[in-house]
Amino acid sequence: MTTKDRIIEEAFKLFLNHNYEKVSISDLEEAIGKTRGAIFYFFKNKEEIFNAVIDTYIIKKQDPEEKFDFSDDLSLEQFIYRYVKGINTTMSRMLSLSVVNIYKQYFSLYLQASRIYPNFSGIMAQNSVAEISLWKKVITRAIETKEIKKVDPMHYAVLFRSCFLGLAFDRCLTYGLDTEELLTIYMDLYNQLRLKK
Amino acid sequence: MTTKDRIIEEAFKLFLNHNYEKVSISDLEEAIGKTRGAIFYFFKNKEEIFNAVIDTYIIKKQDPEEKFDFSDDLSLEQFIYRYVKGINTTMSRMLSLSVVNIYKQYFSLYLQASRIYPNFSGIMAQNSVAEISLWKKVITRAIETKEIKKVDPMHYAVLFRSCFLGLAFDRCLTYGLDTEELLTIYMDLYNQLRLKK
DNA sequence: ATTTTTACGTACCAATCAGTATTATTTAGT
DNA sequence: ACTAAATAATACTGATTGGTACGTAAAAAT
Repeated sequence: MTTKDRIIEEAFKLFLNHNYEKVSISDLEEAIGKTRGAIFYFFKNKEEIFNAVIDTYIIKKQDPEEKFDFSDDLSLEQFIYRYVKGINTTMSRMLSLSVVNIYKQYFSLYLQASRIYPNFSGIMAQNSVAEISLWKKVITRAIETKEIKKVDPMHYAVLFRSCFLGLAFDRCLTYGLDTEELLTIYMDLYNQLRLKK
Repeated sequence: MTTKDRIIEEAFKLFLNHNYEKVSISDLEEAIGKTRGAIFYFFKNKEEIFNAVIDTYIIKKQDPEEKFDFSDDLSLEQFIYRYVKGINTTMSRMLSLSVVNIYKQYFSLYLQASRIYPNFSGIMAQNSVAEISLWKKVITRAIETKEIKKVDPMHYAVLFRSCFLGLAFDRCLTYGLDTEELLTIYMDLYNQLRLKK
């Protein structure tokens, strides 16, 4: 791992745990085990470091496996399981970076980014639309295949996504997200929509 | 309005728009039109100012009208309308303080508080439980009166609340919350649960 | 072998920070 | 009118901030 990558990774951990202003170059020096000479050789200022963190850990981490894992012929039920599983995977990956209470820190980072990273809102809007479209597609198919009742796919797409986001935010301020709870709620909702054969 | 209250109000606006560390005492001096002499006469340090803001604008603003407005004999449908109306009221009240993109700033403030205010998580947990209980109560009653199908009240309570929170968070990073959209989604869900007579 | 580039370390700077000590002014009580 | 308390302004401090200038050692290029 190059020095530049180390800087980004350590800066990421620092920015997850503290506000942008709170993280000092001195903190970062200590974290990477090198001095400012190294830091300002690779980045022209603090803001550039922050933006590199957002690029690496938020912007570029949008589609990869997750959306490719969801093939076209998934039932809504299968999709729900995979979706929750995907959340679990993300959580484990973060835990390996010794990040605790992931969602709280991630929400925090998002809000920091919305103040610093250029056009972050626009990028997040795309991300949001993309994920909702995915849900919509799956729901639409589930209606066509008579897996579930005829409902407004768009509204339920937003509902499914918002439920996850909201629960994550609520729990992040308290005890941390429990994906078992999320799955249970999804299944309750799903059973309500399901067509009995 | 006393000087102390002005300090809290102006600090509130500043903390809504900037991180804790970013807001300097000098900023606050300018905002209230007085000097540090006044500020440190009423508060012993910056942290105490912040905590006073959280006390005033988050902790104490939990039950007041909102929960008293929701009398015991509300149908779920009525409750949903009042709930969304309550959100609108809160939003208007904030707009009068010339606060834009309310939710984004409020979420940000919550996360700041979770790092600074003592036992903020515990207090938020109570808040969360209280609101979910309210939904649960209304849903339970709606089942008893045969307004809606028999579903798990707890799960749907969490669902209704999370949906709002999640939509607010998603939209706050993009274009701001649209309560019309929230209402539409709630109504879609409600109609799915409703018992046809 | 010499030069150039890459990759850092060191020492420093002006600006800004939260907070304090002291003084001045206004208000209230008598 | 006099006093005391409440309220605020002023001037300052030591610590910390992001950033720069410059030096240096190793690696790469010639």
